[in-house]
Amino acid sequence: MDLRKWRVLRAIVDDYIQTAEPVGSRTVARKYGLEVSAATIRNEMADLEDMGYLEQPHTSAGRVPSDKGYRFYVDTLLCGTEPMAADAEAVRQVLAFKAARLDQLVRQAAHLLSEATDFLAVATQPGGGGERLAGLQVVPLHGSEAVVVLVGDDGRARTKVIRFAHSPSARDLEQIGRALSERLRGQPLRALAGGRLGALAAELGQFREVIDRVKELLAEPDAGPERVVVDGATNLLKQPEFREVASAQRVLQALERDRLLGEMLGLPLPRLNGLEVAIGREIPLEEMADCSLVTAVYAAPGGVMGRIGVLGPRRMDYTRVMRLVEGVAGAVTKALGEDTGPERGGPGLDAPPKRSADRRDRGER
Amino acid sequence: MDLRKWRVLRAIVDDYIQTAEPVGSRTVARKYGLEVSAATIRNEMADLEDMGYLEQPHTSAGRVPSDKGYRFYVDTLLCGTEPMAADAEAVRQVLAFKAARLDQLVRQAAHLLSEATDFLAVATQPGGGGERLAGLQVVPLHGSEAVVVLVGDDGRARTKVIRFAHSPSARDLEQIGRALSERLRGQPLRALAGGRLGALAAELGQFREVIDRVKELLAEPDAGPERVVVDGATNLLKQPEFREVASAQRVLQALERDRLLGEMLGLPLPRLNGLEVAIGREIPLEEMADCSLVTAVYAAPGGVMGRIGVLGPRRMDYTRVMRLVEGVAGAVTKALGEDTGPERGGPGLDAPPKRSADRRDRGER
DNA sequence: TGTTAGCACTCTCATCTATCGAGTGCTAAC
DNA sequence: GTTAGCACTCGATAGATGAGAGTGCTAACA
Repeated sequence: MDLRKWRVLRAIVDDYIQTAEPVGSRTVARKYGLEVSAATIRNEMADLEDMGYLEQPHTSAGRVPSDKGYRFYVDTLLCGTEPMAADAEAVRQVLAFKAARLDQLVRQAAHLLSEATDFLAVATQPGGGGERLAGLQVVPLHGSEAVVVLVGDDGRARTKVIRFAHSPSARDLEQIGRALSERLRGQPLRALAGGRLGALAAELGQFREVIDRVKELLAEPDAGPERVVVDGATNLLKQPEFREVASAQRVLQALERDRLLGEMLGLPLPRLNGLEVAIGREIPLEEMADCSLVTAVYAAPGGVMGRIGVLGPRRMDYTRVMRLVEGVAGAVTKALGEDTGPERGGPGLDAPPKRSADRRDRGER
Repeated sequence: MDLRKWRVLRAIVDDYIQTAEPVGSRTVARKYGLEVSAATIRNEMADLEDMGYLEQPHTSAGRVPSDKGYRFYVDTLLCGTEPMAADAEAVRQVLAFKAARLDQLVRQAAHLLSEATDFLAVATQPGGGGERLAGLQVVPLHGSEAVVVLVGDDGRARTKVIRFAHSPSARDLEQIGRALSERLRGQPLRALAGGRLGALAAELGQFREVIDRVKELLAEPDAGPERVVVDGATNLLKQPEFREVASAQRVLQALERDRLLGEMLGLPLPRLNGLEVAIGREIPLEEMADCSLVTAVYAAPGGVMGRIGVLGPRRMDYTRVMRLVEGVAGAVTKALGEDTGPERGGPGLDAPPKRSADRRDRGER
């Protein structure tokens, strides 16, 4: 790939991003400062197509970037640009939004992302049980019913209603809560689901009833607030690539059906820190072949919390979107860092996560 | 409106519901056992159009029911049919679903409704502060932070992270919680937001910091789990009336933007108990002119809890949908009644809410 | 007076055709 | 290696046409 091919590819991607129309040799020659004629461009384009960077919708139309073409564009074109430059507005708003609770902050950040990009914003919250138990109470309701409340150190609570065979006194319930609370505080919820609780059940036979219910509560997949946040789903309908309902429906339904996307976002991607771009079929969901997913991790001083980003048509302004996502994720991270207060100490993760340098050497497929 | 007109109107609505195509005089004469010729039907149809029950998309197409036509159909055609007859399956599933918590039950019911109808299901949860305080705790986190947890008698919890100027001891926090809990237990959360808390603040000066935060928490609009549940939004894209994105987008965006629909559902409709059908422009949202909304209230022994129903194209099988919605709402009510256990006493609301008899005499607009 | 048959008319929709234009690939000249 | 020219392809667009469905009206009929 020589320099001129590179410039042609870049011109085509840029133009296609802008117009959503296949771009021809003439346009490239005219609008982008290549100092050669259309015929020359044509030759280059034919080569680029052979190499797999371009595709032709039909014989006599212009060229369109392929997944590989976008990938190359994203990997090479953006290095060197200052990441946090523009789009300070959305970032500023995230920082200005004072939310003490992680889920509210993330929700707000996702909302801003979807507004700023006109795409669908998506984010994962930890909630997978990684948070630690801050407290456990058993609150009496009417009669023989009570509520078990697990409070995590992220400030969120999970609850479950339980019914006793007998009607225990409020004092009893309080004691149960206190006893369990003292013994389990500080444990990650996920760990509780496993052995720790079982051991306790043996030790404190009388509390078995409650302990069993707590186990059930922990086993419930979405016991906490929704783990995957989606915002601005209807934005996708604005995009020209989804002009016909069928295609839009496929994507939206895939998103609604399995929250598989969440699974994917949740996976700790091996060597990829920070900003991540998945283009077309790089997304492991057949229905998303025409989409791209741009995400970044956000973190609290304790470590990585989740991912936040946007899902849009494959033809998107990667420069802008990547900056925006990186900026917003960084702002969330920053907000989480500040929230813990200055006494926290340690370097933490206030700086936005570094962009991985080896993004390029992943498989093409 | 004589008997024959009535039968013609019914035939047209039935046929249009089934085919989604404007229906002509010939079809009516042939397929529906009217013993007159197409020409006669034509005359009747012209009359019905004059009276406002039918509309003509263009000069030489069949007729389509107007809002008024649907309204008449719904009001007259359905009286006498056994409401809970068919569609027992979805109802059975609601009853089989053992959810101790109201919000889970409602969510599940909405999901079943959307699956059964292929429309969008929508439901409101009380959460507007009507639930009573079952307990209040202040759970310490790290450093000077703590979580205020309000547990409602519906088994749900609201939380807010607060930060103290000083770092209070765990004992102090526990005491604060206990003190507030004892004084406020049993109060509706909505009432707390008003005077009751203010009075307490004066009485217990030292707790002012916490009390203020509790006030803030109560003021947050969606501090609890989402108040309006929506399920199966993409189902709408399946409907032929939303074949072009623009129309679908209008509706979905209206739904996403303002949760105004929730507002509307939340309004205690004056004399209308139980099942409620809003057709086309009867829905006070311009964007929903091509939709109909069928909802029913569900209740717990304590009283009405909310509404649940579906939003679909105006051309829907009202008989089936109304039965289904009524059945599911009834099942939810029943489940809520049983959940409280047999010791509850009193007649309660186990039976599904009665269908209002005076649905007909509302303005035509 | 209500009902029916017949008929001319209207309007949409699908199909077909011709045309236009953008864009390509190839060849030959520079 | 680059460029100009040219024939060719193919999709999109615009009319033209015909079929079909449905109506409204009129006149005949019970």
